[in-house]
Amino acid sequence: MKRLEISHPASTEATPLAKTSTFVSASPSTSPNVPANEGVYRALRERILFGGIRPGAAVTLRGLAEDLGVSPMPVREAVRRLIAASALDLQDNRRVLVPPMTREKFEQILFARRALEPELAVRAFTAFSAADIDAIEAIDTRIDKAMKDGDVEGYMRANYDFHFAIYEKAQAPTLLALVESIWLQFGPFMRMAYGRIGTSVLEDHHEFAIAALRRGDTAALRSAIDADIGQGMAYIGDAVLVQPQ
Amino acid sequence: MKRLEISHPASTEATPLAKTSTFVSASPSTSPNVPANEGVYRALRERILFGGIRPGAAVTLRGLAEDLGVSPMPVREAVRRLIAASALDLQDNRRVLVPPMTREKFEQILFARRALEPELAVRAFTAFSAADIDAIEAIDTRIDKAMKDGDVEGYMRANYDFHFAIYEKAQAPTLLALVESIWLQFGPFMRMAYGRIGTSVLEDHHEFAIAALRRGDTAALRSAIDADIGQGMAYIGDAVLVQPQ
DNA sequence: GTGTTTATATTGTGATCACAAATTTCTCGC
DNA sequence: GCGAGAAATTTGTGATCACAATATAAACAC
Repeated sequence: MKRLEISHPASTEATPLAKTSTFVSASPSTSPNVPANEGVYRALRERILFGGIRPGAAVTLRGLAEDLGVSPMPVREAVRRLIAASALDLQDNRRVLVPPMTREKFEQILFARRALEPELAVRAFTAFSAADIDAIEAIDTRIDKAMKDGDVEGYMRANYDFHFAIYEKAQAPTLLALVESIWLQFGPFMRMAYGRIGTSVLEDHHEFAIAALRRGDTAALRSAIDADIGQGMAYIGDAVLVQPQ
Repeated sequence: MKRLEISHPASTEATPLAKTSTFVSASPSTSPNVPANEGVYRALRERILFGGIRPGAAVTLRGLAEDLGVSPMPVREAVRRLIAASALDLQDNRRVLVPPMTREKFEQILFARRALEPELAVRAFTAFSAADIDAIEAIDTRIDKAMKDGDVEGYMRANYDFHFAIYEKAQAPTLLALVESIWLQFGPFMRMAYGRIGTSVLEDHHEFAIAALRRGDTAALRSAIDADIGQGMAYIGDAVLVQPQ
C-alpha cells in the first residue's frame, strides 16, 4: 500500500502534495492513439518537474502502476526513459529514486543552463511576433499571481512555461532536449526554493527579458535569461545546499 | 531474417562492417551480475558510436534480441534508453531507426559540443598526472596508427577514448552525460567522414592538447579541444551534408 | 531493552503470450 | 507486364507469470 518512502535526510519535513495538487492520478491517457507508456511518461515527468515527487523518494513500478491505473509494463518503459535522462536514478540496490542534489551536480547544472539556455533564447529571438511576446507576458503574469497566492505548484508550472515558451521558438530540438534533461534534474528541488523566491525578488529578470524582446535587443535578452538562471539557481542552492553534505 | 534495412538516401554505398568488425554478436554479458538489459545497452551503444549501425537503418527488437542471444525484453529497455538519449528515434510508424542528420541538427550538435567539451577538458586539467598524460598520448598514437592502417572502427574507438579519457577526469558526471548523449547523435556519421580525415590532416589538435596539458596551459587546452571539435565536425559536415537536403 | 537471526513480503528483471497496427508478400484483374 | 487489393507476416505494445535479490518484519537469544 505504501508507495512513497522518504529516505533523503533533507526531505523529512512535511510537504503535503495532495492538498492543492492537480496531478492526475487515474487514466493518464490524453489521446486514444498515444501509447500507455507515453502517458505514464508525461504524468511522471510532470510530477518530477512540478514537485510531485520529493527528492530521495523511492519510486516503485508496481506502486506507480496502481497509482496511474495501468499495468507495470508501461511504467517500466517510462521510468527507463527518465533514468536515461538522469531524472531518476537506478541504484545498485535496484531501487529507483529521485537522486539527491549535491554541490557538484548543482554547479554542473548551473553551468550547463548558462551555456545553453541564453543561446536558445537568442536563437528564438527572430521568431517572435508581437502577439507571441504578449503571450509570454501573460505567462509572466501567471507567475506573479501564483507567487502572490502562495501557489507553489502554479509558480513552478508558470515558470517552466515561461522559459520553454521562449526556448521552443528557437526551433532547436536537439538543444532543447538537453535543456529538458537538465530541468528534470533540478526540478524536484525548485519547491524548496520557493519560500525564498517569494520573499525577496530584487529584480524581475523576466520583465527585463520581455522588454528586451520588444526592444529587439538580443544582448539584453541573453543577459536577462542568464541573470534569471543565476538568480533562480542561487535560491535553489541556498535552500538545498545549506549543509556541506 | 533481414534485420538491417537501408532507407537513408545517403547511405546506399557499400560499407561492409562484418569484415574487420569487433562487435560482439553473442552473449553481451560482460559480468555475471550486470543485468541483461545493461549488456544489450552497452553493445548497442557501441554499435551506434563506432559505426555498427548505419544511419537510417531500422532496428527491430526481435531482430536485435536474436542477434544478441537474448529475449526481446532486455532489448526493449536498452532501446528505450537510447531513444531517450536521442541516439535512436521512434517514429510514428513505430519503427525504430538511427535518425538521419540534418543541417539544423548538425549545427546544434556543433554548438553544444563547443559549449560543453572544452569546459570539461579544462575542468579535468588539474587532475592529470604525468602518467595520465602519457596514457592520453598513447591513445593518440592508436589514432595515428588506425588512420595509417585504414582501420575505420579502430580510429573511431581511439578518438572516442582520447576525448573521454580527458573528459572523465573532470569528475563532472552531469555534464559528461550530456556530452555522451551528443556523441551518440553524431556517432553514426563519423564513419562517413573518415575518408576525408585520413587524406588531409592539416593540424593535429590532439597533439596541441597534449602539449597544453604538459605545459599547464589551460587556455591552450581549451582552444585545442575547441579547434579539434571544429575540425572533426567540419569533416562530418562536408561528408554528410553535401546536399542541401 | 538490544542486537542478531530467521522468515515474510516486496522489488526489479526476464520470459512468454496476445493483440492491433503496419508492413510485406502474394494474387488477381486488366 | 503492371498496379490494385487481399492475405500473410512482422512489428511494437501491453499483460501476466516466474524468479532471484533486496528489504522489511518478526522471532529469538542474551
